[in-house]
Amino acid sequence: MARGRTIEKVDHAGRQGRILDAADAVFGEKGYDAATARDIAARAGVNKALIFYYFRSKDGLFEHVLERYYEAHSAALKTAFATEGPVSERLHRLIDAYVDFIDTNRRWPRLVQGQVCGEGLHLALIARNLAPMYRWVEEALAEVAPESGPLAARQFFLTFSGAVINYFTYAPVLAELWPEDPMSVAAVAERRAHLHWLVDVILAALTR
Amino acid sequence: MARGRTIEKVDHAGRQGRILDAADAVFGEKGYDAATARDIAARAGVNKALIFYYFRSKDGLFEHVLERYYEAHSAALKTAFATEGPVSERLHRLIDAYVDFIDTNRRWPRLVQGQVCGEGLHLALIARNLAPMYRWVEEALAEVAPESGPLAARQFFLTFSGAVINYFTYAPVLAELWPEDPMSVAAVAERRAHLHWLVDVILAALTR
DNA sequence: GCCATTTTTAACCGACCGGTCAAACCTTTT
DNA sequence: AAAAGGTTTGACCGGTCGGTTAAAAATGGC
Repeated sequence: MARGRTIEKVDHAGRQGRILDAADAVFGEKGYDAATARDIAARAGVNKALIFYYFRSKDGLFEHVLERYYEAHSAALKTAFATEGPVSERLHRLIDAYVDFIDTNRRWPRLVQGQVCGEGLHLALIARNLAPMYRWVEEALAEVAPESGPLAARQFFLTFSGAVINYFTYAPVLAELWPEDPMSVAAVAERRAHLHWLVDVILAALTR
Repeated sequence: MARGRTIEKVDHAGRQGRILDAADAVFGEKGYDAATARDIAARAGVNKALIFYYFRSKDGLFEHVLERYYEAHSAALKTAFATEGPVSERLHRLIDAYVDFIDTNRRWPRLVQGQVCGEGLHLALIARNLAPMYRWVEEALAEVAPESGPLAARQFFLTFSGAVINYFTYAPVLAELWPEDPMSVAAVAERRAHLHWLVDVILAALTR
């Protein structure tokens, strides 16, 4: 039944890619434990055994999904941070890139947070994912923030990343508390504006 | 084998309470899906069937655990916010209470975040838990923040709660990036100081 | 000491899980 | 057209899960 090859012209990198896409969706919707290989195979339109043929195990499949995100994520942030400029501009770009990435990969924060809050088998992968952002924020704030104490760069890194990611992870809860949909284009734009304001206020206070 | 009743004098509210404690620990460590009734029963030193005798199902047990936290959480925050005073003081107290609560209930943020990021069967409970804090922040900022837009109280609520909770949920990851243990007394105190500074800076910017 | 009620237990159940395997299939090379 | 090698499949496996059940044990009132 390899008709897929000849009939469906665009095969999205073959069965392997379709399994990855399906795994991404199912893991993102149900979480690692609740997702089953049968679910993923069905969603990919593929025999279950094929999952274990291409990826050695459920865990191997999950790791591939995470790695795919990891590459896209670090690439997006790297280009956002590459160009030079004043500190405020660099931070604005970094935050914009972060918000953009989550906005276009809405399952990602749930995957990561779910991993951090669960058994955390892939903490090392998460750490590798976070490390570049951590270093960039540290680098950007090197001139204005002290090296240690409550105003050290690492504190602001946590504050910023928390302020960004929590908006999206809590969106389903916020939907029950807010008058409007927190995931709408307007709402996300408003959140973005809030974060920019926050960056400016903090920088102003630090440089004063 | 109900010797427990007669021998171990202090039974901590009987088997029921011991099951709750064990469930709290296991759910908090492994997450809802990975936790098993057998695990919980073993940890509580109790027959597995007893879990279903007292609580109707695994889900019912989990709900009881969440509700126990919910009561303690809202109680802690209510007293912290009860007394009057200037806005900054009220916010400081609220944040202190929040940090204190998480600091002494370290499994709680993982439980909640795991629920939000998973299938989210108990989103309503989480929303009820979050709602009071949401309203208090809104009330405290009513005088200084506009009713809508990027500087509305709800945005700051999210920023604060994210800045607090993310510190703890990401602690296991931070442990691999930081020179010191993010869960140490000194590190938590530093985080607290950072949050206080943040509140002051934001309030100053809003009232200017 | 006996009875009614509540707790507690061991054994068990069907469902479903991740993973395996040998056979069938398709494509390419010769 | 046949050999060869990568792909795909359905059937299957041992193990574990949440949950049930009938009976034993403990409890409290009389």
